[in-house]
Amino acid sequence: MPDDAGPADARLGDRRPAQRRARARDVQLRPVAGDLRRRLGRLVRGRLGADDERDGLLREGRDRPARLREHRRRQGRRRRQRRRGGPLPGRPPPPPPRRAGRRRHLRPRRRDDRLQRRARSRRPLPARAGAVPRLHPPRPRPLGPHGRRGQQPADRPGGRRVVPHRPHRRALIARPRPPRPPAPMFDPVRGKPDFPALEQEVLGFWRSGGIYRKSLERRRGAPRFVFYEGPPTANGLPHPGHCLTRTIKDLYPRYRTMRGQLCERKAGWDTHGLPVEVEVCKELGIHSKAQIEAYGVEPFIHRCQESVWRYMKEWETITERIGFWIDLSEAYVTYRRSYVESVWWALADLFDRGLLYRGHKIVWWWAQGGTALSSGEVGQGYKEVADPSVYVALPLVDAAGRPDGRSLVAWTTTPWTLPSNQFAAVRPELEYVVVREAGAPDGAPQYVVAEALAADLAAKLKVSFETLQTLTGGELVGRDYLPPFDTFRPAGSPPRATLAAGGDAAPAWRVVAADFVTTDSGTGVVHVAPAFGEVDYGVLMAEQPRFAAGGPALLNCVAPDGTFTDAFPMGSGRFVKDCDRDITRDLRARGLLVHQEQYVHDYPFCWRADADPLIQYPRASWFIRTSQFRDAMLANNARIDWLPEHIKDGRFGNFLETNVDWALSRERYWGTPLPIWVCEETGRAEAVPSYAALLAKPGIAGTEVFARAKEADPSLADDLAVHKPYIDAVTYASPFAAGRRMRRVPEVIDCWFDSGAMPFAQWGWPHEGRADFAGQFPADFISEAIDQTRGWFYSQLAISTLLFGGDGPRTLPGGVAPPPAAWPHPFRTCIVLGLMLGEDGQKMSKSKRNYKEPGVIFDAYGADALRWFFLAGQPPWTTIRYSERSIRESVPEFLLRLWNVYSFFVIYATIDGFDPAALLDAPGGLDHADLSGARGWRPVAERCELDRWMLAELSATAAAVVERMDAFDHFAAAGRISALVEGLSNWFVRRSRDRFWGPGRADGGPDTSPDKLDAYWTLWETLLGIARLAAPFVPFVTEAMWRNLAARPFGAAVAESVHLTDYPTGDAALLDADLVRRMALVRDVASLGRAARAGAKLKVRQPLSKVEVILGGGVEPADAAWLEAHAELVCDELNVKHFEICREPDRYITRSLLPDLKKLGPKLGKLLPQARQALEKGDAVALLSALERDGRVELALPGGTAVVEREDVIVRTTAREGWAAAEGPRAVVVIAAELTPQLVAEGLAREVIHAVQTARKNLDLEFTDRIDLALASPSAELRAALEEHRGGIAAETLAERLTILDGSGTGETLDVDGHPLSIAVAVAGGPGSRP
RNA sequence: GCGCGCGUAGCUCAGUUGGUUAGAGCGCCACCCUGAUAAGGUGGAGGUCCCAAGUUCGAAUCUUGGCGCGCGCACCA
Repeated sequence: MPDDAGPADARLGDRRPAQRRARARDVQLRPVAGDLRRRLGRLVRGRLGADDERDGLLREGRDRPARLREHRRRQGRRRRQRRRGGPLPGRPPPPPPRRAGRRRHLRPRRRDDRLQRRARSRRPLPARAGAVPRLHPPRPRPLGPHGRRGQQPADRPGGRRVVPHRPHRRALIARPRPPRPPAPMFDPVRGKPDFPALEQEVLGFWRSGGIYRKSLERRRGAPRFVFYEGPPTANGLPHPGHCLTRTIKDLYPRYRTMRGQLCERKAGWDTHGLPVEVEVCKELGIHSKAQIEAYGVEPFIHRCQESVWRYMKEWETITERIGFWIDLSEAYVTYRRSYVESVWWALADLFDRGLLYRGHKIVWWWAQGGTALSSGEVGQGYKEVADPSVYVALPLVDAAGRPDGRSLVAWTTTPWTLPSNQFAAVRPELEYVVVREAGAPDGAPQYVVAEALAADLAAKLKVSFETLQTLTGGELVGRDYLPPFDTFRPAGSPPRATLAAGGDAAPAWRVVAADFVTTDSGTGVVHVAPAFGEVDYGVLMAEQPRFAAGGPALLNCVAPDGTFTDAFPMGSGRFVKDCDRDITRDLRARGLLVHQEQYVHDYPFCWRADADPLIQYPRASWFIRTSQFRDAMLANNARIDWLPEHIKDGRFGNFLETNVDWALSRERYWGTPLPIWVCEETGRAEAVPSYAALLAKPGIAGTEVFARAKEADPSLADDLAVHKPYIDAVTYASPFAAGRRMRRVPEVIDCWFDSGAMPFAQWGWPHEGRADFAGQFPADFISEAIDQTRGWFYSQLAISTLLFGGDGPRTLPGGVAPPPAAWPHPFRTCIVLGLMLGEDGQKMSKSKRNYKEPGVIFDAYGADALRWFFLAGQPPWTTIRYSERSIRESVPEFLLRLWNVYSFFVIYATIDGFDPAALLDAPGGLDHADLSGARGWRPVAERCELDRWMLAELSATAAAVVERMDAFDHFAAAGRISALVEGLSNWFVRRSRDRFWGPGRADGGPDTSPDKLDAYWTLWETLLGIARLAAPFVPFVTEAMWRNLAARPFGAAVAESVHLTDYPTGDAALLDADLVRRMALVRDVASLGRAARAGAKLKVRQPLSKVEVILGGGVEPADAAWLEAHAELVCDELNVKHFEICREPDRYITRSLLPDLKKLGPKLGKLLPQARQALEKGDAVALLSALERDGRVELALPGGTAVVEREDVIVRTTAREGWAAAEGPRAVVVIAAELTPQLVAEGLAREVIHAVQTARKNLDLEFTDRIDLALASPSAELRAALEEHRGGIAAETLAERLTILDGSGTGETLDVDGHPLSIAVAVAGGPGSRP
């Protein structure tokens, strides 16, 4: 996809860390440098040298230092009172035991402090320590007088310090009161967020404020974005997979709503089906249908209906908790009467159009239980068993029915199906042979088998065959044979039947052609018993239409209970599998058994009764002629936007290609009843489209059954009137036979039909809800996991195609207009989610306990964390490994980073009095243009570069995010948002620290610093922009930010919720591709510089004299000039004194020419390797100058002449050996590694400062505590360095007194770059603090 | 067995139409910062791109065949 944010490498998100690009060169330091290096000192950033502004800052007369001094004095006084004899300067540091003891003392004391403050604050302690911004209502919190410790903002309930020292310190500073009252304009934000608690507050706000409803109201009349909720089965607890789908399903509607569309979200529940019945059976402790009927269908159905709602509360909880905005109060429910009637209408329409018919289906049948099993159930019951494997002779007969001495040999592992044999199948194009045991007498049996398998058979028989004849399968087709048993064969001459095409043929025991015959195993001749195999049944279905009359009927001598009927006397009344032995024995006796052995394979057993083998068995079933609509469904599919794309032609397309008629009916109890009534006399049927239509039938009877039940139990749901058993009782007068009744067929339907009818049935259409349906069909967007391919995705597409595609519905009651048939429908875009695996990479399973309950994640990390993990962690269609660790680890990268910036802003804005509401009277939508009316607001063009850059990045990101989100690519969009936050945190805030800390206020008053105010406006605007951009992804934290940053200061003048704002699309006026690219360059250079330092083992604390950069050819001159103008920035980042663009790069680098393979490849072809070598080996400088002069050079190569133009080559610069350098694709950065004694001294001083600061920290000093500092070292060099930088050290460490002693000292000795140093720190002014 | 998808760093995953030095996050190691601090930042190490053959000037990328994993459909006479 095109990216308008500039070249890839200039983009914010593409800042590849230099470690990949940079190859730090080893530096050979000169002897003196090497010597120095060992004793390196470290120093602060170069600009903080002896004469720099930091020193200046501490001089009298400036605003901030003065306040600081005052503050420190007070602090010190208080400390002195509190402390009784700290460690003394010049004295030995306290011995370890005492120190440890003191530390132990310090921490508890802090807790005591907190408790006391809490007590003083007299505010109740909430159950959860939740110092989070309040969300509703925004009430100003009174703040006590300044300087009173107990009234600090830090004393939030919960006891954690919320605002660090600065506010307190500032409160102590003597300065004029700010013009505005001191109430904070923003609620304090704690550094360590408690996301779960925050989310609970947000949820409360959404609930009480009716925010979801308001978000819809706001878009009333706007173009719709239609979303369909694929109904989850409430019959079971929600698990992490549902959290994923609910996250995605929330994301896009939220996004589209912010973008200006109306997206109503109607929830739904799938309530019918076998799982519900199984659940109820479990409760009742029963299994079989017979047991259900014994229990009573009526009470059973009642239990099913109740069972559906058992987990509803959990579902609603998790739906709300994860932030899925959907209307649960008006959810559609598939068992509701209006829903059922919609389904009835669809079925009646199909029936009236001849698309619903009765046939047989071969199912996996549990004979003992008398029920069919779903494929899922079958899959659970496979066991490896040894079955008999028999090779049976089927004697071929001539036209007169006489055996001709040759026999087909067929193989089967289910001998019990042989009595129902109906055909023998061969593959027409296969070679078959007629064989006989070699050397056998003339009368010996002759077998017909596939040539490829003849040897196998011979081996089994332990004989060798001689081939008598070779023929194709095609020549065998049409031949008649004798079935292995006479079960269905009448005595006398073989039966014939008339073919539709003329002539006649045997309706059974005939060789047929079939392409499922393979030579993988067996004999190449397949025994076909249509009653006991789906493929076999297909043969029968193919044969039947060929006959005009008297065609083949289904032969079946097995009863539904799995026993042979009397049609097969040998096994009559016995379970079929128990008869295998007798059947085999009989075959052998009659000379038909060619061979017998054991065959080990997997065979399904009943998962509930694992001793019961399943058998395939034909059951009467109702079908929908979907296969007639195969092409229409494919055409519809072709128009759907599938994500990932391969679903369209892959899994889903393939499934449509091999479409077979939809077996609709189920011989169960809890489902939508099939609305077909059959005449008891004629067997003619009609379909009923609604309950009203049924009641209008002449001679209606039986409705009183439900009425009586309702009378007996008024709480009975009216919806049950259209369910079994009540609906079965309703009969009416047959229009086909006078005096006869119409009775409903007993079946219910596949619950997938329910879900697939959802686009119209959720509205009760066409009986009602016509406007709703007209406005919300088709869906713009749906999303479910890949396991719905043959489920909801198919059921929707099939039903919609059959009803609304092609010629459309014939009859719509009441003149209802059918929806337009233009494809795609019923959904335009479908995101197919990957499967979710548990912690161990295995399928999630409750029994394995390999996943954490969603609630655990919510309580520990929050819903935003889970959402962000799902949305930003990987493309949605990949398999997701759901683990607590991954979720936890995804938090710091984005949520925490964003939170830190947010909290940074609030802390400093509070200190500096930045209050947007005080400066801006008409906030409007708080878009960039709306801010221009604010006092002290400067147009971006007048602000500093960093602000311009930040706002340019914000706009570019917004534009890119919108572009990605409109393409349903939230993964990429999330990446952009994450990169923006990275840039905000690691560049804008970091580079702006001094601006926020600098003198002046940001309250618009007389003390206001314009630059500081700019920084606040920029950061505030950026944070609000990010809150809006990220709102659909992480709706909670963004809401908290909006509430605090916008709604709190502005109150009702702005949107109360971030979800009631418009989504940012980027402000073209703010885009600045040049600046974005250049800032990326400077960050690159800084990064390379650090890599060069690291390569030379020169830490950043060691100041260096110079850094030079050699820019690559791809860098535009204007960019180079810009970079040069930013020398100070680079120096600051890299702690060097000077930065320049190298004037004589050849000192540091070598140039080489690389062919641009992408351009040269197609041009040169086979010459390329030679040209490449010539370019790389040749004199790069000469070649380059020739290229630049002439625009082209001709290379004479062994294979011919290659013309190379300037654009065909890339100049690569490589750092020469011996320099501290790092090279990236756009620049080489060289560090001056030589160290002067001055630099080393500076570095040493900095190192000592660091050591002292560490000591301060170890002593738990307030950072404002002044100290007495004693440093002792036997090293003259170190002492000299310390003396030289005495002022800097004292200033940095807040040392009132600094003593530098010769000798080893008596305390702990540190090693400062090879110099021993002992440090003694004591709080200044304490007892005995004088040395 | 058939179909679909997937095998890239210790882990989880990106990698656009084949192109020069294959990337990210986490983890690890080192460093920096110490006024976002129970935080934060930077750098580094780490890869036979599952294997093999082929196409091509050039393959992580395309083709074929293996091997392994996941899912779906069948379970095979």
